[in-house]
Amino acid sequence: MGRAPCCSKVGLHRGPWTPREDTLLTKYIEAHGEGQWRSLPKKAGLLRCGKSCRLRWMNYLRPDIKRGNITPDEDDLIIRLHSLLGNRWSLIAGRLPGRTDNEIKNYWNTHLSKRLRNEGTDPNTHKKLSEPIARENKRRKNQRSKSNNNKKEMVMTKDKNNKTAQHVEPQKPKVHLPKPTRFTSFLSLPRNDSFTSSTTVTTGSSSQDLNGGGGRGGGGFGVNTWCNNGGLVFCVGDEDQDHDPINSSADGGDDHTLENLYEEYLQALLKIDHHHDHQNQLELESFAESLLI
DNA sequence: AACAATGACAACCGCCTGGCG
DNA sequence: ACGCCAGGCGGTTGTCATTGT
Repeated sequence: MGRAPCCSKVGLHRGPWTPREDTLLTKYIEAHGEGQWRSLPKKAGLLRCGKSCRLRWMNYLRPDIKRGNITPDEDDLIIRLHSLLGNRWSLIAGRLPGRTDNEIKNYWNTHLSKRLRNEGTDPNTHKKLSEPIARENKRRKNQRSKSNNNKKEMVMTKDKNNKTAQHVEPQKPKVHLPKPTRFTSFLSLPRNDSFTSSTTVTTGSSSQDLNGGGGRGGGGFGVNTWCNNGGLVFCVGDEDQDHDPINSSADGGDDHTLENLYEEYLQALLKIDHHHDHQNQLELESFAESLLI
């Protein structure tokens, strides 16, 4: 609709990547590093759009990518983070090392949103669905469960090119600090359906501004701000594990911290649901925002 | 065995933001 | 202040595999 494509598609290869293309891209990036995506295809001898190259590298070829086998713990974490952040896939991915936003987005759309619906929870709002809807979902689940039983038995990773499946040992995920990611205060983001607010709070600068750039997979934060909004206390953005609101805890590295934070969030949410109290609304916004930095 | 329906996920698309001249 | 460009993001589509009839 009126907008020119990011690059001329004439003569460019599209669709699934071939092993040869993967090799060319990997070799080029190993030799010259990431970046300059627009000119990269030409230099690397690829008949691909730069965007396509970037996507392929970011989502599949990077050496630190962990494919498939999303563990139940990761499931749980994704659901919780989604309830806090909405469809901010890159932020959610930032908490799951080796996972990409695309993978998590796909996993959410194909598995988790359905699962939540089947459990009677609205995947967008994370609130309980009304009974009839929940029942209807249950009914649908029963209809399909027979067909799905065999499918979900084995956790597999699939390589598009050789189509082989392999077992991967489940790993207990460690919750990491978010990778520095550009963002706009989601409180004013029009895209986020699951997390809306009538107020606009700006962060002033992105995480990249704070740490001097670096993009995905690197860099640190330059600020360590504590917010106290009358009851909820949040630590805002610091690479130091001691101040990581997800990882850190009073006794150091207790996994229950996330649960505590989540509980706090839910309580704030409930307060708002019941009273529409402005102060609580601000608390909730501050809390969610603290997770973004 | 053939076909349809569905699931899974890789890839694409358009929009947005920040940096820079 | 403005426009252009590169990079990044989230939504959507396309394609292939699997399952059901």
